[in-house]
Amino acid sequence: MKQKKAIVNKLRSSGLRPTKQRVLIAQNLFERDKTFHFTVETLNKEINKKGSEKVSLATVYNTVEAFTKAGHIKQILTSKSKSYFDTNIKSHHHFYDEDSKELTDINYNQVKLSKVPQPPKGKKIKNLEVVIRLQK
Amino acid sequence: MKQKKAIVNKLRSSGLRPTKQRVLIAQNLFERDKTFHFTVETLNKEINKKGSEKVSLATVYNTVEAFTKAGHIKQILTSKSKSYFDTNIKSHHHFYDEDSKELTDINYNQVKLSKVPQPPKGKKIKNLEVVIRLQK
DNA sequence: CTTCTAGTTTATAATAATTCTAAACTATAA
DNA sequence: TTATAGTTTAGAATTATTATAAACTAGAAG
Repeated sequence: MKQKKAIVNKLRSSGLRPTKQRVLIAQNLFERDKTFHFTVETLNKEINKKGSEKVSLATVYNTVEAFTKAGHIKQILTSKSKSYFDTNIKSHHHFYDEDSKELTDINYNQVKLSKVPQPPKGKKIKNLEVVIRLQK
Repeated sequence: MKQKKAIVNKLRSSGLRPTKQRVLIAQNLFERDKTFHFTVETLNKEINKKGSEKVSLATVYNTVEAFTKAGHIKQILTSKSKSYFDTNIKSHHHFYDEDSKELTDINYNQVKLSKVPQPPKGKKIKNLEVVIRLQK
């Protein structure tokens, strides 16, 4: 609550109107000690639990998309039909446990890329991600 | 057609009964000069086009799953809700073009990982993939 | 402060990919 | 030849996501 002004600025500075819903979601996502992973489903549950004012699922989708475009969160590559997002936007990579479907961050200094290809002409690299899939 | 015996063996050796449908799909996937990418949708279209005997969509799904488990094809990580597969099972990586939704192979020697983390206890690395997302 | 409007939210419907179901079929072991 | 476990099938069900269009609202302009 105390950092509401900071949240509002964060939204404004990326061209997003600080609506009641966006501020609520942003507080939930960013006023934490640690970054974390979520899906729209889990975020929606979290946002709409107990007491708090209700936010529609469509808005949660819209907001997640808006925050992703603004670079406040990033989308994680998995091969499954559910999208995962991460509040940690620093360059880092993931373990994806095939058995439990869980994602874990890999500390960026645990992976070293010593060679990366040139992007095709007219295109630039938006994001580079290493996903290590785990099995028992 | 000529390599039917090889296809049948390939299936048998991975514990898959060489049914009419599986052989047909395997021929389509593996009797090619070059490896390629596909989705269940594109494969289904290809398999069920003109003249040829029809294979149900459910079977295409089942077969793709079976071939993936057997390691004959591999599933590619993207963040979208459509799964991509690749008949190239050698270690290699991908460009994923956000605008066109196209996947392109990156030759394995274009990417070099000089450091890879230890998998958590009790787990082993099934697969490691670098996905480079492109934008205009 | 009021008014205006573009941007936003909402419930709901629509779409798309995938998985499930249970009955019919078939490869193959005996 | 027969029995049966594995496989195929059409269609229904499920799940995630996107679209729609009406109601609402932040904030600019007066």
